[in-house]
Amino acid sequence: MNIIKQIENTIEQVILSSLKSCIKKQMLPDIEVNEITIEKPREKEHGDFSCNLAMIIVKQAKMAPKKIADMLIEQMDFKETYIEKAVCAGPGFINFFLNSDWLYDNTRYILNNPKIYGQSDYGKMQTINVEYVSANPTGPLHMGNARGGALGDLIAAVLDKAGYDVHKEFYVNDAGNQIDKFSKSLEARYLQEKLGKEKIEFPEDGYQGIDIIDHVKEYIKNETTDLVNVDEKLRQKMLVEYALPKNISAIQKGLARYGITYDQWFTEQSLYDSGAVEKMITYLIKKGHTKEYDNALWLKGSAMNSEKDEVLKRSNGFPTYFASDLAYHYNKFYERKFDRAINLLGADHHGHAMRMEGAMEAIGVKKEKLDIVIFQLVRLLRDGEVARMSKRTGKAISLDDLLDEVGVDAARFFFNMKQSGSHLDFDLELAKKQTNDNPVFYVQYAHARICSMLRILEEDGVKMDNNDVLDFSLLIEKEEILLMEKLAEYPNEIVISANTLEPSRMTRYVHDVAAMFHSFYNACRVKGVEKTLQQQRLNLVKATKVVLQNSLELLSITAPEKM
RNA sequence: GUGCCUGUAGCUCAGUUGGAUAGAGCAACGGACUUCUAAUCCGUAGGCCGGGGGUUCGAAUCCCUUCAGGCACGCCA
Repeated sequence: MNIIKQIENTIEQVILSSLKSCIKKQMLPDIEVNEITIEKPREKEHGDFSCNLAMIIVKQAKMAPKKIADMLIEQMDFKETYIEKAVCAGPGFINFFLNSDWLYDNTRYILNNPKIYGQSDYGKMQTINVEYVSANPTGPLHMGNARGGALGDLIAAVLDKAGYDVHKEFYVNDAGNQIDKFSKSLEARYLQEKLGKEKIEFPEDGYQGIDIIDHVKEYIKNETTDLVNVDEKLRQKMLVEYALPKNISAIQKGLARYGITYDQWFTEQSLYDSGAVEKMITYLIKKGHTKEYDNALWLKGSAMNSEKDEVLKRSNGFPTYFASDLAYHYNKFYERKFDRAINLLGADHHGHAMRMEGAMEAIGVKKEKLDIVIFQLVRLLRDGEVARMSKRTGKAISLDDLLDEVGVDAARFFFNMKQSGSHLDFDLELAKKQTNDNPVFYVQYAHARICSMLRILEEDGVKMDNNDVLDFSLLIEKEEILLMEKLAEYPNEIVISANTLEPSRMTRYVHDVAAMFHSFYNACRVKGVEKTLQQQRLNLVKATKVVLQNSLELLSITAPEKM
């Protein structure tokens, strides 16, 4: 149920059939209409919905837009619709005014279907693979992962509610160069621990983090096998096999704490084990998309709409990350047959994103099937200063540090307040504040306030289970109408978010709902008013609670009963 | 140098597919608690939508150009 879309469709029908009858009566010449826009006007005086048709067809009709609009309105039939009247305004807009029944009907629907309110069948159960975070398992999660996680999880949630069949996935980069670097770093730290720091040189491009040292210390403590005198390859292998699963499980735990769980953890190594990477490369060679020079195998720039060739296989014979990522996407579309794939990447990877998008046609995938969402990187601020290091640990601030400091609710909300394309400054002090300039508390407070109202009204002996009647006809105050309108927008907000893959509007939406409710609360009393009105307002309050609950759940933020 | 992203109120940002008088939050200022949570509400003020050109009935939105900031340009991932 998406009442906004329904009404838009109804209005479109009304307009088109009016146009038809105008043409039939030869008031207008034969007119071809490609696309008409029906939208909610900014100004309240411009009605509930507005349409631009009269202005679009000016040339075809050879008539002034206002004249066309008047003619169309004259021929309109509002029977069995919510439309009360239509008027021509401005340069030729047709503005539609609805009676309040649509709001009453929708509010009733919310109360009768609280669990599913917000869902729609817009996506027609298309299967979508959403891949996000996919952090390197060589260290802890950082702020980029934190933003990507909050964003990806909300995109997945919004798609799910909009009627898509969503598959959430984490791609584990457990193969390739960075694992090699990881194992050499571990080895160096291990030998440093065993033989003395000065005797062993640490690789220049190794991972400097303390976590590497922690791993080997732990290994020495817990494992009996001594690795000093074993073959170098074996030593590295043992250390990686010890540390990598620990890192992966730390990532899993960290994300779970953050409210993120996946349908699948897909490992890069499995693509090598199954021969999928080699197969991918062979396929590209066969298609003639490759060439060989400098001892390496390259994907031709022409195969991906680019000036530059890209290496698929290095001169040492190992495939690049690019090659395995192509195999991975081939797997998504051909082995697992997803209709679409969405892939979230930090802005520092946008070069890779463009390569991938460009290469889709070369691997036989329509480029519309892959959406890569690039999000800009995060700056942490403390008292207006850029904060890089954790005060407590002295290390780069990790997701766990962030959650310790501001909590899951604030983190999830703040990372989704801005569009992915904008740079995000995360104000640690603001996120912690329990005051009115912190939007998270503003929203949660609305929910807690409702719970408190319901408690007190119940103690007061007000009947709470009156859902069989559900009449709202006494709700005519401005604040009541605005609140109901806001509640009615919820399903469509989800659809728009799913469509644009920009779900930051959901945090704004839930903030708006809270604002409308607070206004209503201050303008319209529930306790102590006449019984019928009280019952209707009580039901509106309950419907508001449903929408707040559902949208907070969508954002993975708690809806507290008390604050 | 090339490519991608960003530029809107003092600050942080909205403004899906071009629409009517460009909107929120915070900060500022002035009001509202003996009454369901004042973590709230109501009001005031604040703008050459970076600059310049173009497209059209109509541009913050599309195109060109220019300026400023961020990021990326490896046989790393």
